[in-house]
Amino acid sequence: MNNLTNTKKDNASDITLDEKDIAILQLLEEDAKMTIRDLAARLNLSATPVYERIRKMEQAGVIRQYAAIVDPSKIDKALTVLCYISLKEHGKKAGGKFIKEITSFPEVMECLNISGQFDFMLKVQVKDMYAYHEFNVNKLGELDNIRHMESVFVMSVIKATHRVVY
Amino acid sequence: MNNLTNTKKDNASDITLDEKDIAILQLLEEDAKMTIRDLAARLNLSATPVYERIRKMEQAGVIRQYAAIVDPSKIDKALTVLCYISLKEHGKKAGGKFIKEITSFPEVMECLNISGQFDFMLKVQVKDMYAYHEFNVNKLGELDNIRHMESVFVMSVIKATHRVVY
DNA sequence: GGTGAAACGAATCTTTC
DNA sequence: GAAAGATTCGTTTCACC
Repeated sequence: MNNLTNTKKDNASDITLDEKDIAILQLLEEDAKMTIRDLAARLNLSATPVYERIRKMEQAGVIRQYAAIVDPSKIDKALTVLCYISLKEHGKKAGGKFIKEITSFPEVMECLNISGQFDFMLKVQVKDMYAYHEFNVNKLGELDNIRHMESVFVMSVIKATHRVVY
Repeated sequence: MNNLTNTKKDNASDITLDEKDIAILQLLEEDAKMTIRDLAARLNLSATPVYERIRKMEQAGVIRQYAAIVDPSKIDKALTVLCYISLKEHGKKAGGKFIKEITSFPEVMECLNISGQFDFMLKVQVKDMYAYHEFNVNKLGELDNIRHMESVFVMSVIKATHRVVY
């Protein structure tokens, strides 16, 4: 199933991170609006090296982006569904077509190529069960390469973070 | 951020969002560093109303936080595992204990209470298979309320976004 | 590698209309 | 909604450790 996806393109330069870089990342993961001066004060550094470290990590792709995190329930997208899919054909062409279509759906927040009985796990964010049904019928139902599908519903979110640095 | 210490409307303040609010959210979800002036120019507004709308959405909890999104593979956390867990006891006390312990693990990025044969899905972000084994033995293995566990490995990430506004 | 200070343009935020 | 002002921030540059 490896031929379904491109092996990653490393156009960004590699970089070695020390403890101070890690500390900066941890703080920015929690609050990207923290100023360089605040970061410098917390790390007992001056502003210049902090600024340079951030710039390098941005350039190297360590920091992919700065994002506002929106609460789904506040914008009428309260239902999260995990949708497991296995394909009929796993060839490069058929798999690529599936990927292209799946990624174009805004309801699909995440699409992971996984081990086990299914090929993909989708995380779908919609308003309610009716909206998920519509998504299933009108979008997934239009795809011709799906062998099997299974929906797992998220009843409550115990933990959800973007932090990967620890 | 000053609005973390707001004096008014601390409770579940509901808010009605119009098309302009939605447009602001969509832009900030992609680039939180976009300036208020840029946003104003894009929406054919002046800076003041854009500033006020953002402030209100921050206060109402629509915008939960501003975060730097870090690439896991660049910080030596290249392996993602979905870990499915069912408990022995589902009582409030036993479940609460499990939740408290699970959320304290930094490797656990996500913990979802789900429908189906398992109770929880964990998204675990670690360095490699060895680190996952260590996590399994030393952390999950120490929990006494686990009936069954199953690991699904993420082979590649097709799509990963935090965008929920569309 | 780092400090500390200084400076400019641009941003945020408050006030007033 | 707009406009203007005060304040703070990001950014670059410098001499120096």
